[in-house]
Amino acid sequence: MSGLSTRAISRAAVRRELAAVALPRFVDVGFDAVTFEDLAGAAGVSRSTFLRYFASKEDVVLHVFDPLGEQLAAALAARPQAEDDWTALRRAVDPAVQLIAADPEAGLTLLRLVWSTPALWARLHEKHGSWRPPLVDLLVRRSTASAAKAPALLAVRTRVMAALGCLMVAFDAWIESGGAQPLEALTDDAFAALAPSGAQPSRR
Amino acid sequence: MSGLSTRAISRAAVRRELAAVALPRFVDVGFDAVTFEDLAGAAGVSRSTFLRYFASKEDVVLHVFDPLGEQLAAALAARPQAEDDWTALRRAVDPAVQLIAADPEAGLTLLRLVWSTPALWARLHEKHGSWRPPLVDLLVRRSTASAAKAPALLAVRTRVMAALGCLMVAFDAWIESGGAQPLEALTDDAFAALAPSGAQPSRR
DNA sequence: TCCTCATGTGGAACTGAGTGTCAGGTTACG
DNA sequence: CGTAACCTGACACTCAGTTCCACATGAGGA
Repeated sequence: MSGLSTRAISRAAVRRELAAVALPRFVDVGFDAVTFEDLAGAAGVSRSTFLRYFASKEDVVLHVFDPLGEQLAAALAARPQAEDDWTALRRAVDPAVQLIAADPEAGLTLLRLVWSTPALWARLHEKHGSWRPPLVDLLVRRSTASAAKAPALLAVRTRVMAALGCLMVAFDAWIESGGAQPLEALTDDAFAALAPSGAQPSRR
Repeated sequence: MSGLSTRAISRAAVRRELAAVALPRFVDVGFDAVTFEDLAGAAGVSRSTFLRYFASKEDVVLHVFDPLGEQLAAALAARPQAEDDWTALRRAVDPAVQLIAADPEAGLTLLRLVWSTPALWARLHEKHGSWRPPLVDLLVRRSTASAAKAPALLAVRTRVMAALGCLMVAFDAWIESGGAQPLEALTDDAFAALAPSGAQPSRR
């Protein structure tokens, strides 16, 4: 049958439902002021059950970013070997841009919440930390495959770090513009500000 | 009379002492496994008192980074206006490098602890978030003062973000080398990997 | 159809972080 | 020397997160 058991499907659906109930509360009352008891009551389940679906209060908000680690790596792996690192990284970050830009209304609410809550902002950066090593590995493998000069590991790490930094700056500017500026363009601009000279950013 | 009251001096001294007692415990037992009760007992004060000196457990470790926000801004402000942004940022980051490199033994222990504890790592990045805006302001003011073309705000933000990213990557590599490589050189290398002018980031 | 076993649920008890308050002691300073 | 500011330890409290248990439920096999 399918790789996903009916249990797993049900679990994912409940998760989504609980998060959907919780988000407006966080936005209205403030993340820190909301307790698990509130959330459980609003969702019609017990505190125990709510806690069984999310490892922490931050997770209720940030679980939507979880698949991004693998998605960024997959997007990077899909880029042609000939492409320069910086352009490849720009494209690797597309799933993250898409995740938000696909539903700008919801995305703006979510990012505003995360950006205005230190605990959430910090946890998001914790996730970044786990996204980086796979991206570095992919770039290193790429460059050692193509016989030419192998760039220093430190340089690759720096570029990966910078790429995620560009993404954050773009989010930052997008929130500030109230979603008026297209997120893709802001991301392009951020990457362009650090582009190695002469490299022409290629459109998708 | 003096800008610092004797109370303030005493308070700072006690803070240092309590942190000095706490750090080895964190390293030996693990940050999460240590409780405020442990720490208070080891330091010979009550839990109440210990908690009055630190806002959170993370703060016991990270309070050493607190002055850095102003120090980075001051270092940047001290750079000549003619200097390009990227070089100025490299120099602005020197106080952070010095803070660690001044006592490599202690610095290595501290960074290892922070890097191996997600909660600490996340909180450190939370601090970065507050360091960035002043640096951006300074760079913007500088470039509007010199009559030439004013770079886009987004570009400035991106470069500031990238500069702090470089610092983190350098710390990362320094920890990995066990403190063998000089931290200043690693920082130089990280900045070089993103240097704007045609210099290809790949070194050999 | 009925059994049973794995899983979901609610409830209770527990640890530990962090906050607030209070009484009593100590220190700075006029 | 007196007093006002501050420091301290003790206690009570809220809430996040963990663990354990008893019970309900639903899916699949006999």
